[in-house]
Amino acid sequence: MPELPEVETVARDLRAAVSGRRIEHVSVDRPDIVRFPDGRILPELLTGQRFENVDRRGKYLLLELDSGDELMVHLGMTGHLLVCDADAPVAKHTHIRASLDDGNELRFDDARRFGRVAYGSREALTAARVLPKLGVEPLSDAFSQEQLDAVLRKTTRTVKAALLDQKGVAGLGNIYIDEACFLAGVRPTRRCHRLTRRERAALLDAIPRVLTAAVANRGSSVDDYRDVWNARGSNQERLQVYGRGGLPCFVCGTTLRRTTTAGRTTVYCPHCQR
DNA sequence: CCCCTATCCTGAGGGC
DNA sequence: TGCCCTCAGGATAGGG
Repeated sequence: MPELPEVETVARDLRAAVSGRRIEHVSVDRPDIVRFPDGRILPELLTGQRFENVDRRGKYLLLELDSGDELMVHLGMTGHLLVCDADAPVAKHTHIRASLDDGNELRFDDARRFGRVAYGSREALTAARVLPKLGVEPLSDAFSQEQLDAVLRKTTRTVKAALLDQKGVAGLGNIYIDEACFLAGVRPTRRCHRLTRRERAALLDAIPRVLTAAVANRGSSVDDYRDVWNARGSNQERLQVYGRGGLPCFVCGTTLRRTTTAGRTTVYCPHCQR
């Protein structure tokens, strides 16, 4: 499932692939994928426009257009933004296609349709509540101990629940929360307000470390994540705990424990994480 | 405020 | 070979 590293990989690749390209023709097979405005008018809104920069906020992609409006894309669980030859065969779950002036096509594909697309100014996207208020970017300079403490200090909820909440820290999901907690030596099931200063400091250190490594590996293709070129990332080979419940810890050999916390499968090492 | 559950959705994998 | 069941989960809404 695409989290910050996967979305960042897509954003970087898109920046190189579509910046400066003009949109020639747009087709929308599934207008319900477009949450705002009515998906049926997306073609007339986009046609003729040129892509400029590509931004990422949390797990949201924001493709800037020369009108100043943006095409917002959230990949959900199984969404893909692909750049391919306009003549390439169209996959079963391709919902939106935009042909470009270089002979390529930008395609949005999503088997489970948890993904969403929206179009408008940043203000309009916010007002329409398709782009929610998001917390601090964990790979930015703003990600400080003060910021993280504000997310963790007072609440009684679990670390897992607090870090899944995109209003606190933006871009973390099930994979990288479990990975960061393992690196920090903190059980995801711990109550936030009971964490020590040392443990909060360990999380501050671990979160960007885990994310930076994953970006360097072009993301984790544990489900069916693919980059813009339909290629897999390699970070799944480096995951320490995610998807490894019942298997031995790479560090100490203890059997990794699998639980459900905040409605999500959670895996941790009962020996390394206390 | 916070938790849990249901909802959306398809494909993979297990059992028979 | 195929059918049914369960599970996976990001975001959001509604109930407790």
